[in-house]
Amino acid sequence: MSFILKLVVTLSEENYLKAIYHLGKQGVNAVSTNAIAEKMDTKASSVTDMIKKLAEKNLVNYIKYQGVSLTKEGRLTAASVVRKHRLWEVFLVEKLHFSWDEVHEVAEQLEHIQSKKLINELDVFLDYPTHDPHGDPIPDKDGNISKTDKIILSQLQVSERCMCVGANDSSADFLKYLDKHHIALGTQIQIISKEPFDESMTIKVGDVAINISKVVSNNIYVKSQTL
Amino acid sequence: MSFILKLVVTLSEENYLKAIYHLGKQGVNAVSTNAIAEKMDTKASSVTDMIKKLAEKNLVNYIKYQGVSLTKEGRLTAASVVRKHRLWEVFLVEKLHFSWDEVHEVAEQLEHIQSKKLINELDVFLDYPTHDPHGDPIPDKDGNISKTDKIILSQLQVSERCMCVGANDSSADFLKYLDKHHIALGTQIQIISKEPFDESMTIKVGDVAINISKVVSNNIYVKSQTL
DNA sequence: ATTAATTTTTAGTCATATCTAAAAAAATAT
DNA sequence: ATATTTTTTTAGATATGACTAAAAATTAAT
Repeated sequence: MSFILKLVVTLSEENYLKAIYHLGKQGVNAVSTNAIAEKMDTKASSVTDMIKKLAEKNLVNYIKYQGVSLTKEGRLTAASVVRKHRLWEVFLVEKLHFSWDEVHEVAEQLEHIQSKKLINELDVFLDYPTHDPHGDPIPDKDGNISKTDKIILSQLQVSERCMCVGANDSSADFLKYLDKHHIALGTQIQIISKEPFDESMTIKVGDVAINISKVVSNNIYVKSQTL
Repeated sequence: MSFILKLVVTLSEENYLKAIYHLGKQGVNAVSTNAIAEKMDTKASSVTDMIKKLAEKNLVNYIKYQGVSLTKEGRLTAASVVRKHRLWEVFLVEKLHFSWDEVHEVAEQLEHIQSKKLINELDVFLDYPTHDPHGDPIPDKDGNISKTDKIILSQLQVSERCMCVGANDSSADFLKYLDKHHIALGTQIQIISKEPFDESMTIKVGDVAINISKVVSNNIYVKSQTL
């Protein structure tokens, strides 16, 4: 007889796992206490406390003073939260008339609702979306994400064409900026010129040419349309 | 200049307000500490603690040893939670293939999501439903419950009499079912007994007693005949 | 009208998740 | 290599929301 206890993960723990998940993807293996504290807008001492609890539950690997990484189970839990977050974002935009800069706050709450059936049926209802309204991939039930060949707009050369597939910065300010200039998922963009001095670039969106700063071009994900 | 602070109500507080709201409707004005404790499956001492906090926030009227009642603001907050709960139940049943007995647990979580826009848009999306899948009325934005005298058959108690005034489900199958059992507009119905296990009920139609399922009693509108 | 039973409140604990301040370890600089 | 700075951890405190056990108030019973 085997006892499989459904591990109870609190809302707070889910948020920590999610933060570690996002930080861990940025290349590094072990995530530092300070990085987590900054991401979660809390204090390093609070992070240490929580990490110990997560380690106790076998959700993270933790060695004192050497940062943390997710265990297989921790990664799965985090991916599940991210999956829920992004599916809800799709729901809010496609069904409830939210704009892409309004969804984050609400999705932060909805991502913690516990119900396998709920999220599976939501997935069905939305017709199995692969990306959220910001272009970020939605992990599947097993936590796997489809590897897209998205690149950063600033990396393109003059005269190249591309299609917007996402935004790196998902702050309301940035998304509103994109809205204002009619840049959304699927928008066609062509590089007109690049200014070496400040690394700004002029791009054509529809029939309109606009100049965008390096900060902006660094935060727009595109798919190259090699014609 | 006036400072209007959006009162922060915690998840726990919302659940207490909801319990008091439901208990308060059952006739009595002041709700007892013990009644709340039983409803919430907690201890009376915990209830006293929480009631003090709610009184501090002007959400309940509280006199020691004399029970509590909701203030206007408390009632509005509670009604808002109930509204959210029931709208989500409609969503789960109508859009996500939940059955009526599966919705409660999930709606208990969803009712605490904070976003005015979310619930307003959900209301639009569901086409302004007036009742949840169990036949309970959905409070409007101001906390008012539609005072129609048509109620759903499943809400009646044993021995009550009523008259059929409509059908909620107007599918051919359902209407044929009603025909077969001689239920039509104006038909007199009396509740003989209710079965807690599957929530079916036995009713008397004319001189014939028949057993009808919850699905059926949920879809028959009646006008109570308080004799 | 007292006594007995019940209900409600108070007092003191506990667990969670946070914080500040101080100590310990690691990384960096001279 | 030692001193300085930064990072991380520990220790102790706080707020929330729950609990147990005992005291106080109310209600019911004789």
